[in-house]
Amino acid sequence: MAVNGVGIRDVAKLAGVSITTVSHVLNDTPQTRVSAETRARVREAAARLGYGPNRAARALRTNRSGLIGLLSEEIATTPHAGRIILGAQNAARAHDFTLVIVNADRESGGSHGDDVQTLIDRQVEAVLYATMYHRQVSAPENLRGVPAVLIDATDRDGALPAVVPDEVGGAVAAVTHLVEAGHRRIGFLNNDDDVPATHERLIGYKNVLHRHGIPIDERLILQAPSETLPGYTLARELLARDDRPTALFCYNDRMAMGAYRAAAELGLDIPRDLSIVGFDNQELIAANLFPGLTTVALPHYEMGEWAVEMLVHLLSGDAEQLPADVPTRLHCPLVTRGSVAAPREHRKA
Amino acid sequence: MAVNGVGIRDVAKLAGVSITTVSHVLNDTPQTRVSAETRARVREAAARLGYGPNRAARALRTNRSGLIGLLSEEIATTPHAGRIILGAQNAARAHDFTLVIVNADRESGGSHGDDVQTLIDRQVEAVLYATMYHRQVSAPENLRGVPAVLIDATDRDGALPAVVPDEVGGAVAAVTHLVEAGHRRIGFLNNDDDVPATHERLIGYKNVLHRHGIPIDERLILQAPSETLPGYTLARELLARDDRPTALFCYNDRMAMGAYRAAAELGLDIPRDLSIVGFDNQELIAANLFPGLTTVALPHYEMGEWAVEMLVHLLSGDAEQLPADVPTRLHCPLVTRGSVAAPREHRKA
DNA sequence: CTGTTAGCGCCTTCAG
DNA sequence: CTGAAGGCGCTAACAG
Repeated sequence: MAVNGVGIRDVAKLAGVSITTVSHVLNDTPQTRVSAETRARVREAAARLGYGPNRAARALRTNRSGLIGLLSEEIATTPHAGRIILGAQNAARAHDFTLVIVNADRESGGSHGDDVQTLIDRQVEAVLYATMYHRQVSAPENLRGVPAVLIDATDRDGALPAVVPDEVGGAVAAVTHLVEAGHRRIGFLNNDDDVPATHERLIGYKNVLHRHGIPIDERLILQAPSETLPGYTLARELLARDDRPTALFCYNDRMAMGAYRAAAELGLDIPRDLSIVGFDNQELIAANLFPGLTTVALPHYEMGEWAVEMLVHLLSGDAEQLPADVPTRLHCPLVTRGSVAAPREHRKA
Repeated sequence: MAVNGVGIRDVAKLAGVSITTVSHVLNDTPQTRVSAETRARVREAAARLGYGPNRAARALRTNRSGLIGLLSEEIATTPHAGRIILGAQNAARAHDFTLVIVNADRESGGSHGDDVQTLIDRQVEAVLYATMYHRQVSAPENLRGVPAVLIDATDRDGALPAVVPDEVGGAVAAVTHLVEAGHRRIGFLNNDDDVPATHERLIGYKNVLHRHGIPIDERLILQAPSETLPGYTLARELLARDDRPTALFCYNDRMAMGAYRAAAELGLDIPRDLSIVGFDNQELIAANLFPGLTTVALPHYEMGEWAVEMLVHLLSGDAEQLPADVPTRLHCPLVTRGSVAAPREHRKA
């Protein structure tokens, strides 16, 4: 019997039909026309008894566990992983799948074959593989064996479907916002890691300037590790110049936080004397700075959601094997707070 | 057959024994002494074939799904939920349980009976119910039906086992740290919500002063919503006084962040002119402030871990029904960064 | 010490 | 349009 002690035969008995019929109506098996009246009786009986199918029995019979595994690196570091889980879980629930979570083991040296195996041993029907930040990975061998999609990562061999943030688009949104506010000298505090975001945000930045006929001044583009302190150092340097920029686009919110400090030390008021836009929308930082930081949000929720939608699509078979070699890019929306204003004419050199 | 096509009978055949024997050795059933030699043969055969049992079949037979459900409020807001998941998942994996996650539905008006039901429908053996911050809840009715433990929450009716942070102990650690650094005038920027943390951290604060023979000055204890801005306002007020405190204990890291700003505006150097200790250890804030914020960490990982340990204990039956009415309190360790130093003698009124 | 046997609850051909 | 029967892979009595 099922979870609460009521089995399919109880429903059958109460409805006065056979087990088969109950199964048919409850799964609305196609090609089986049960009289509308019987249908209703069965449904009602099931509801009255609080019947739910025994998932184990069903899984055994159909060979489908109803489980989707999510392998996530470093769930605990930022709220980002949480938003992926949230999106994935909601989508899974909508399709009557259950999400099981496994933390990617830090020890296992990069490729998480063992963790994938754990999931496979648990008989998940498909797996989601989420990284902590947007990058390229070599997916473990055994991932090829199950339907899988990468979240916030692309496969080095291009063999797996993937969903990533539209970094270029996000940067375009940020810088366009600044340009439309009237800024023409816009500094860019970029990351110095060789990751997709570094390159693509730079492309977005340049695109916008280009499009608006603003010459690109390489001296306004600085790079450093994407932390608060380097952000501070870079901002100090840039803002100390006579022809300092009137606005700063920062690689992420942490660097922006450093820029806030630099501005404060230099007696520059944000946004009156200096506008700043960040990236990542880390609530804890962005919402708690003075003034609130206007920034670009990463679509973690949406990526999680998209990924399981894709997976159930694949599992239901009604999707042709989609082209895995081109990752899906999801929009990064601008989140407006209080750190952007029109530039003031300030002292020229 | 199991996941990869190999079933127990394949193992039996390869090892030259019956499936019963295989089952016995693989589950090392007590009271069944199989010759050490046969044992080895079976193990080796299983390993060679990469055999793993079909969980669905096992679940059906044993009526145990091997699933533990985690119902978590607002997974996405802070990294805190992530750490609970991390702890819970690791413990679950260690006991060969699988963790399934469900987001507590915001809509369902407080009591998450529907979400619990979702988990029950999924046939979890037990459920973890985690709240977003330490508080008292009325657990949904249907939680009584399964083994369950509360994380970061206590049951209003005291009917469920619970694990929460040792708020008093955390506050004691924080304030003791300050006292030992030489401070005697220590302000407390407290929350003004009626939640356990508010009251218990205050108790800890007073305990320490008491123990060290420092008179309690109620004018040094201020309350406001536990956000950055109120923290700033309160700190401004307190620090503007002639007999201002030499140290501040803040209800949380967000309030501490506000205090940093106040100190900066007043030209007070941290930690030279003012020491600050926070609470929560929100990495994003604490590690990115200048100087790094010394704060108290909440034991989220440990609570998640403790909770599933408790659950598997309960499930294995070898635990007497533990006293549910006294929540387990886990230690909140101090995390030292750079915001505390010995007080300087400053101008007296 | 090891093998035989009987289901767990459900879905699914196949008959009626 | 509805019912009867078989079996998914595994475990747990019970024999031998």
